[in-house]
Amino acid sequence: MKIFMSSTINKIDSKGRVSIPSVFRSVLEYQGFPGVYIYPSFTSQAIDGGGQILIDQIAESVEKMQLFAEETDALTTALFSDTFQIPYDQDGRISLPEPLIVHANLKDKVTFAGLGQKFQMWEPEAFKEFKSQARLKALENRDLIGPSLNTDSKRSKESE
Amino acid sequence: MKIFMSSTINKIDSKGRVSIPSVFRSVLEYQGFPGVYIYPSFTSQAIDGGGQILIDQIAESVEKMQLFAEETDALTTALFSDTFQIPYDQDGRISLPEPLIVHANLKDKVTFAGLGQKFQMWEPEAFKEFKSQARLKALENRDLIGPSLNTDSKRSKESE
DNA sequence: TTGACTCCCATATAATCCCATGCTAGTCCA
DNA sequence: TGGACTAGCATGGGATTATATGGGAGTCAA
Repeated sequence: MKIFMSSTINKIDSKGRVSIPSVFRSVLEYQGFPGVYIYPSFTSQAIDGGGQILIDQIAESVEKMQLFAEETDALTTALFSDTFQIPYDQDGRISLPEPLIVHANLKDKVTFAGLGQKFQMWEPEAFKEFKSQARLKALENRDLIGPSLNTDSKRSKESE
Repeated sequence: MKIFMSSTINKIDSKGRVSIPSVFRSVLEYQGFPGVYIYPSFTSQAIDGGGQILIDQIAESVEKMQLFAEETDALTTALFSDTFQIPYDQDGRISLPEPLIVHANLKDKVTFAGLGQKFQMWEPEAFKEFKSQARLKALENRDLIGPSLNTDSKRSKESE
């Protein structure tokens, strides 16, 4: 499965365009739509983004909640009314909607950070801050995560 | 099952390329992707690496979590934003991302050390230091590991 | 007509391709 | 036993391609 990973800092040019990182584009195209779905993060001063799969998952998880019709409407409105579907041009660039620029406090650079099934766009300094916090939290919860965080020894059994 | 073992020192050339050791490549290709997934170790000044299996394990343990939880963003950021998926070229070489070079303090050589399901890349002097520590720890904890070490099996040999 | 957006092309830098070289370990054969 | 041949691997470097970015020109709608 292809997922979003790694992070890069790209420039927002004088026309307000920014390149979607090439490695992200290949994930998005693999999902079937050469563009992004982006919306303001609920919990951070960042932009959440993803491809077709992310949107499908969100829609699906709403359905599973088995709400009354009007509640579902309210929820989906809340989720999707701030969501933009933006195809990128042939050079792989989009121009960011003004409300999202404001929400993430973007200036002339933006960090694209892969989070697996989705990615985020951050003002670069704010992202550095968030990431160092995130690493600390992850270390505290290392036992939930599996082998990746635990560097050495106790599990170095081998099998044939 | 094929795993990463033994260690070698390879050179980082003037273009920043380094050869993935041949024995590691055969493990990686066996896992289905002719390339590596690498990220900064959470606990050492080293680069952790692995193949498809390692990344699948991580992705799987994350998928069980909730979609909009604030904690999930932090966790996936810690796990994926510093992880690079890098296919090697037909000569078996990759070029290392700058952030990882900095994290591991690499100059012009790098030690590849097999750790079973994953491997690490170290600045060679730092690795020597780390290894002597690791030996001590392993001796202290020999009873946790199982019978193989105590019966002095043929496969517990190591080169210096 | 103006402003926002897209299309198209140019360019610098970085990444990758492709081929050559040298080293090492193993093998074969006299 | 020793020497030459061979194959696989790591490495060096020139040539080519990909990527991010800048900017001119065209399109569309208000």
